[in-house]
Amino acid sequence: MTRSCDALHPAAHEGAAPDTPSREAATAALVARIEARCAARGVRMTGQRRVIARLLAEAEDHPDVEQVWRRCAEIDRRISIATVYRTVRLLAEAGVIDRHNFHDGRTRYDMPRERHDHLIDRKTGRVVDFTSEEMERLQAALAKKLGYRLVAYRLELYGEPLSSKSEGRGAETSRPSAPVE
Amino acid sequence: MTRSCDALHPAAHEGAAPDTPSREAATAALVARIEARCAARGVRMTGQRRVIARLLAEAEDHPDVEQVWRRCAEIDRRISIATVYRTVRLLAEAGVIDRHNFHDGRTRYDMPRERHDHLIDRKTGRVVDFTSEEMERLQAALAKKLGYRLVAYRLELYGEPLSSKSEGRGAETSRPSAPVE
DNA sequence: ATACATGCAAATGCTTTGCCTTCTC
DNA sequence: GAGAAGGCAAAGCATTTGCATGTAT
Repeated sequence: MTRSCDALHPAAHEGAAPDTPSREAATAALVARIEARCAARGVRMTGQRRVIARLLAEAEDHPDVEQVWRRCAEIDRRISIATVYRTVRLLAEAGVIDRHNFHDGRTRYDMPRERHDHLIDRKTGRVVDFTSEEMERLQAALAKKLGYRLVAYRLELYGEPLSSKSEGRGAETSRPSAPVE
Repeated sequence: MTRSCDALHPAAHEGAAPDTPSREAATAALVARIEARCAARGVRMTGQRRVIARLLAEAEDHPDVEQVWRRCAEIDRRISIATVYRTVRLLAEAGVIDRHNFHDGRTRYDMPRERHDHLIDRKTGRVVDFTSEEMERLQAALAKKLGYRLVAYRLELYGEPLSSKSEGRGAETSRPSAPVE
């Protein structure tokens, strides 16, 4: 069975996010959305799934399964990594979280609050989030020029630090979204 | 240590492609380029590497390692799959071939004749190749703004036909699809 | 000659699964 | 109480690697 459910960014902003709600409110909304979708699909909401969902909703980075598992352990030691794998896949297939492959050998996940693109540091593996209206405009323009209406896209930039930036060994992954331009 | 060495799309254009040579000539040029780079890096050119390089240069698709290996076997049965893995990685690190991850569980490679991006028709699955200097400029600029030098990137646009009509003419290069499998 | 390359098979590392227990609905 | 979900450990897969042997330079 094909299992691709990779994160394709919807091309246009959705009505969502009327204003900038508090962080907790946003998180709560995400969690609520998950529970709603699970309910809609007849998927049972268990303790472990709640923990995992909340963790993902609160995460600022793009954790891989092991990282999610470790964070889970801090809350409930009884959650096995197999469950994390199963749940994370479940959520990705439900379209609640995005699945990424940044070519570092593991699959990363994140529950995006707002659309953003990624720049991956080739040296450290760190992921920097960014948004660019110009990029969105250009993509739409290119698609139009080719006779299409842009529906979705995938964009990843891979770079090397310009200066000898921090050699952040070990832990990787990002920081909150930075509006560029 | 991270082991990413993915080619994806190299960020910058190189001198390459003066005119549109015959297919064999193009293939020969690619092979020559490989040999040149290997020589430049002090990498020995062996029989198995020649076979693998030629196969990749002739390939129209994005074969995974096993496919490359099978094709090799038709020419020289003695090539082991371990060698294919090693060679393919070597070439990717040398920037001679591109490495792709389509989330289907295996890594695919191809030796692009010219850099180009893809727009995928959501309706028909048709792939339209295109290039955009403005896009390249913008990507580089964004990376720079974030403190990075753009090394590679991945871009895919997904769209729906604007009208029922194909309307092939556009300012950008629009060409028949490439195998995406 | 002498590094480097290859074969083969064992070893990795991430992810999935079988099976039996536990818990939600 | 029935069937989904979880825990554990074994199984799978693609990919890498140790080592002895072959080979390009």
